[in-house]
Amino acid sequence: MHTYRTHTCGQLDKSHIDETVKLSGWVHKKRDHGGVLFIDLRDTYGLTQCVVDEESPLINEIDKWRNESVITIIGKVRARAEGTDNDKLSTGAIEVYISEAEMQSEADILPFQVAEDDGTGEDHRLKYRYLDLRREKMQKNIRLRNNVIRSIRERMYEQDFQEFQTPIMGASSPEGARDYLVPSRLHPGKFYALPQAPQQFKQLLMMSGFDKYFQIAPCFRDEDGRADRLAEFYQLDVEMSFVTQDEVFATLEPVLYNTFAQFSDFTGEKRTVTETPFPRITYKDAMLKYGSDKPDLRNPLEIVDVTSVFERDDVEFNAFKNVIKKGGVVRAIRAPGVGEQPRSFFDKLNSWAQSEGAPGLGYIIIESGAGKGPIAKFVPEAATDELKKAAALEDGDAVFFICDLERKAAKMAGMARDKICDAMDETGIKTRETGCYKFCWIVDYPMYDLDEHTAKIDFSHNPFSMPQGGLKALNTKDPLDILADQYDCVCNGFELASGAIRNHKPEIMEKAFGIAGYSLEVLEEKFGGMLNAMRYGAPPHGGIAYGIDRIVMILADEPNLREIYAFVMNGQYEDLMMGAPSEPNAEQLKELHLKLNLPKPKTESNEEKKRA
RNA sequence: GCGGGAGUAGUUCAGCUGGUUAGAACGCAGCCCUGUCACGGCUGAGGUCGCGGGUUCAAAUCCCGUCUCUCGCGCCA
Repeated sequence: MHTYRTHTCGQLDKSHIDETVKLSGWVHKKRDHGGVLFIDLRDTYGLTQCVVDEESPLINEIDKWRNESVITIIGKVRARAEGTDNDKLSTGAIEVYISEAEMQSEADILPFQVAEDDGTGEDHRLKYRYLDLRREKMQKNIRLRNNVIRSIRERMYEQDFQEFQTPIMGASSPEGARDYLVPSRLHPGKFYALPQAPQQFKQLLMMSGFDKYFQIAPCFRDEDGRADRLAEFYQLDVEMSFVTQDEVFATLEPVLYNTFAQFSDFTGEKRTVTETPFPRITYKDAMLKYGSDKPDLRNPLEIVDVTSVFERDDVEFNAFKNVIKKGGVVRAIRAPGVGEQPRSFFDKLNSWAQSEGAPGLGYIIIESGAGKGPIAKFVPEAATDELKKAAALEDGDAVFFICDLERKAAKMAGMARDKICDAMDETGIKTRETGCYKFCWIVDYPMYDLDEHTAKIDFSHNPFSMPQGGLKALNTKDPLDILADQYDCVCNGFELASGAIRNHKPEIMEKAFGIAGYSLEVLEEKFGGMLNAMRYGAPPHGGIAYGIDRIVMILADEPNLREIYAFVMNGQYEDLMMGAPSEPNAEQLKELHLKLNLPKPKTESNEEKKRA
């Protein structure tokens, strides 16, 4: 007989009755009835009920074994007593009558219960992650992660992509986030940067002639966290030679569609996935209609521009008119069928808008063809008719207004669109679609935009993107009017991927960076390796990078990324289990030629608490 | 850096219009129980109410400060 087990804890059924088996696993739960003791033995494959009764001398010993101890038992498989089958377990028709039992590793008193998901605080879960990971939900999530990555990898291989590894310690890459730096012992005062993405390497692989690259690549960005953002994360990084934007989409759409379709019932509810080809929305349209470049298309509400209505001479709403005079716009969101809602429905939305720094969220209700509500009196019949036409308003609808300078108005309207949708759902008017993964491409990003604070022209996205119209566009057009072959892939309001057709011509790169204020010297210093490579025959190429973690998070229907990583840092980017980051010792600092210049601590308690 | 929420037993929470000894569930220790699978029953241990200060005869509760976690903004694709 095997030292530890003949079967797993999820394996036994009626076909094994009368066999003597050996099982190893964790004591999941015990139920002690005095004369009979049940033990649920658990491993990653399932639970098996093991029994011992007072006829056995083992009962007193086993009864003392604490939950989460690791044990090995030998026993005979038998059918459960009539009427005591457990349909919830795959092994629910049988039990194992224990004849021998061995303690492998005793568990201390637990900091929290493993067998039940009692909402234990995240800091505890992360500190004792190995216990947290034993729980059913985490076991499932991590398995999903594994399966998703495997599925994606196989789909990429099917399309003849080669998988690469690229350096972790390298030079700064062109993404705009802060780098994590690693000091060099051999080169005093110099640092490696951890990759924000393998951007330059994958482009260089194209220039090396590999044609189709992919990697499940670790990426590092030193910016504050969010529920869907971590310091380190993984991307499905892809690059292809001699392709157009259409070909990149056609390559990745089936990978995403099939992967999502494959795992779309993970939560127990089968969800639909947008059929390919995914709809394409230009950046400009997205900002107008959804107020965001990552629109949640499950929300059917759309934004329209109604500036012209409020510009009319017969409309006397100066609160808007004055903003329009300063170059502002008015955006409207139709909320169908909310005309009957109580005043509190509108007041709540209004105070939400104020909490976001807007003066308010004006609205008009359409009743019997006419406008109603606090600002309706400023909008006469003819103007109301124009408004109805612009926003497709019908009796019983309300329309909400946002008025501000364009960029702010678009963003605010985007948030209001979401908030109104939620408010409608809350009142029982089902608005947001459920049970679906709604994909789209956002295309035609501007190559440049104006930095809000410095008013300088800067790259709006990836600086290596190909400007539409090439060098000619750079030479002749207003930089702010130039679009790039740059695209994002969006699902349910999450930006899943970002990519571009790259610029492969050194003269375009020089010009493009010049417009953004980078001199040739700076360009050579920062990206000289790649610029040089372009001078020796670079193929046209393009690619994309998907956030693997976000994909898994959405499929698992989890609210944050920490639920789909085995080991992960908290919101402050600390590893509570392993104690990272930690202070280097004096010897390490000396070897690295570093001296610390620390800010004064506000109080002592923080560090002391951490040490405790 | 800014804003919202949270911090009470090992864990999850209640208590918060100030007023006996701060409660419950799970867990833990002991006892009882032969068919449970959220087993059940009895007994018990376990608390600097995040920390510091203030108001008061009296503070978990009110006020001020501070720390930590979390969500969001800024930042970042």
